[in-house]
Amino acid sequence: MEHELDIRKLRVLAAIVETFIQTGEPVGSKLVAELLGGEFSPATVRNDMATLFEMGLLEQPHTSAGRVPSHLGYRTYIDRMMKYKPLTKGERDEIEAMFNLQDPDPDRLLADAAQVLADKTKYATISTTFKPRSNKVKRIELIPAGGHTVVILLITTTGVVKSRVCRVSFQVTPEVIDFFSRFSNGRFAGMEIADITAFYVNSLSMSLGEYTAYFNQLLSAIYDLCREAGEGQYYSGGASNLLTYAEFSQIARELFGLLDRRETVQSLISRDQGGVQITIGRENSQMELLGSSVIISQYKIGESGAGAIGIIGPVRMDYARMVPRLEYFAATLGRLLSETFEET
Amino acid sequence: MEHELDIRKLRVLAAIVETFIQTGEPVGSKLVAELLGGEFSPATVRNDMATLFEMGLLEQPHTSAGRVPSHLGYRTYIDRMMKYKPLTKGERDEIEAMFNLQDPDPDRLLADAAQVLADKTKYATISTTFKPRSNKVKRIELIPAGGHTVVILLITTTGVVKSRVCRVSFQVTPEVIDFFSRFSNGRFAGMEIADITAFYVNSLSMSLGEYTAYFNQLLSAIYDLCREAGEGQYYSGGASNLLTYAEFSQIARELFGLLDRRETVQSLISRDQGGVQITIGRENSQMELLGSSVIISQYKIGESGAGAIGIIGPVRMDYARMVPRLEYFAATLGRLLSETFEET
DNA sequence: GTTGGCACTCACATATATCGAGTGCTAAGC
DNA sequence: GCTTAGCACTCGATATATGTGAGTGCCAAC
Repeated sequence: MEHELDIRKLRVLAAIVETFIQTGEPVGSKLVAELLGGEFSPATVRNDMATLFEMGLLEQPHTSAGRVPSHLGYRTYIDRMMKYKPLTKGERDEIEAMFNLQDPDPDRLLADAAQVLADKTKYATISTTFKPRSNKVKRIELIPAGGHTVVILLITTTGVVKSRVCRVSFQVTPEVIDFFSRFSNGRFAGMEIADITAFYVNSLSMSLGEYTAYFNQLLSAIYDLCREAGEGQYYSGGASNLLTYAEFSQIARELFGLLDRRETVQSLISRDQGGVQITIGRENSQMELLGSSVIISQYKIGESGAGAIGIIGPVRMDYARMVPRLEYFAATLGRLLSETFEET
Repeated sequence: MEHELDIRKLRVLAAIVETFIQTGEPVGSKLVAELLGGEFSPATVRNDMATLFEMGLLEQPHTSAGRVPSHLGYRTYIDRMMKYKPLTKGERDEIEAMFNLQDPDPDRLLADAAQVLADKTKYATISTTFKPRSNKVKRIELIPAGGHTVVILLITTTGVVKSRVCRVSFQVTPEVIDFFSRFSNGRFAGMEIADITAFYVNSLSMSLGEYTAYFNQLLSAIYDLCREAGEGQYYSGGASNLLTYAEFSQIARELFGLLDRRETVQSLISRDQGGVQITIGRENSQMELLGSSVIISQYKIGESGAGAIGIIGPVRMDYARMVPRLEYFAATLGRLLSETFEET
């Protein structure tokens, strides 16, 4: 009962996958025979298709329709037969050009990257940074912005900058700002972000004695900023592109919800697996993605993986095109970020 | 050929609108007669419905179906018959509670407001601030964040704070930061944001003579920040909620695109018209919104209109519920923002 | 001006027939 | 033993016919 995948069967599979990716219609034996250059008759192809079907690589929507690749069929095709379609010079230039127009602020660069990639690919995209293994408070700046308003700026050792406007109950004067600036830098600078717990901040607040009430808003704002800086960044773009694909009209809502949940999306990304990672339909652990494929490419800042950018689309996706393009995109993004971050 | 809208006809219209809003099904004469308390027979109602139809207030999907309000029918209902459904104490508390959990940073508050409102109403939402009539640079702060990285902070007289990370080609030292800080504050502080043109920034750059190349990145970052601060803020939320409504499945993509275009959305909002503004279907100038209704409520900071928050949903929306709730929501938002902004 | 009566309309649902792309299988050919 | 031609069969898609009922429009009576 064991079947072997000889070359011809793999070619049949490849022909079916590639045709189906393009047309979305079940593929019949006659067409496959033609695609194979007429070397074999449709009947032969039918025999092979029957074998591939028994092996679980093909599915038939109904008895008298052509065959459609199963998710396992895509996987086999990708692992054993797929030829990447290399980028043309024009495409490379196009990707570079997109970035050139973008903002050099790293935070925005990442947000723009998701957007630009979505516009180009017409799929939904995500971009994230990894949660850094070590991330310490470098400095806290307080900038008076009004009689009762202070801007707090948190700078971490990984180069993340977070700010927020904070209203305080006291009159803002250089003296009080100076005092609190010394105080907070004294207590926070050099600390691991992860160690700045609500408990710790609370105990600091207590230690201020009679001034506790004054500085509570500021301390709690610092705490919030640490939470923000501690998590990786996350952006998504082009969700509405998915509406183009009929297969999504039913679960679009769920999928959109998924894209809004950073933790869920970040769990998609295996940090260990460098390079490009393709997850097809059922291979996804998230319910919402059972009918989708996810391609994720890590990017590096300097030598180490710093984050990932990916696209989410229908299982019927042109992997051979998308993979090298995403890879190039991630490499370009990494290069730009490296320029900002190196030796900071 | 001129018809008058007597009380009974208006009641018939109201019954049809209200029933249709709830059920989404065409409403027949028999049901309307019942809703009117059996005071009149279905035949009478049919006569009235025929009149309302001739006046363009009702439509019939096909000959033998019930009637459906036309967009003009909604308008007439809203203007002449609608009774607002007041908020219960519980609902008011609920809205307050949502805000209490939110971030007091005004920028985020507005973003969160769109999100929270979307979650509560299950419609798509937008929140914006008006482009201020006068908005001057209050101060520019430069904070060293690394050997070649500077954080630039722009604070305007309207309380808007924008920051960005900027990589520079020179080694960051206190002296050079101090120099550029004096320089930029000297040239920008007090200026109208609108007057900070690319041309002006360029001429400043020139005036730096041999240092032009050094500070170009910083100047161009300041220019970008001014552009950001000059436009009003804009956020949207809950776009995917629209997928719930069958009538949107076709144009969802266009609608999503619209929500991403800040200028288009801001053009929806008439600044002059305070309070609540309802735009029904064809009354909208945007193509994409021909099948949608938009309810927008302004909020005030102190005494003057500062921005608007609104919901976008199907024409078949429960206006009587939504309007007072949106109004209360906007008032609460305005109150919170006033707390942060007053006397700054 | 209002109402009961009644024929008429038309979307929707159900049943039936037809068509054809594509299969599975068998037997013949290399 | 692998390949191929031939052919009956399957089954979704499409088209056509028929029935049902909610709701209308209109007329004559009140």
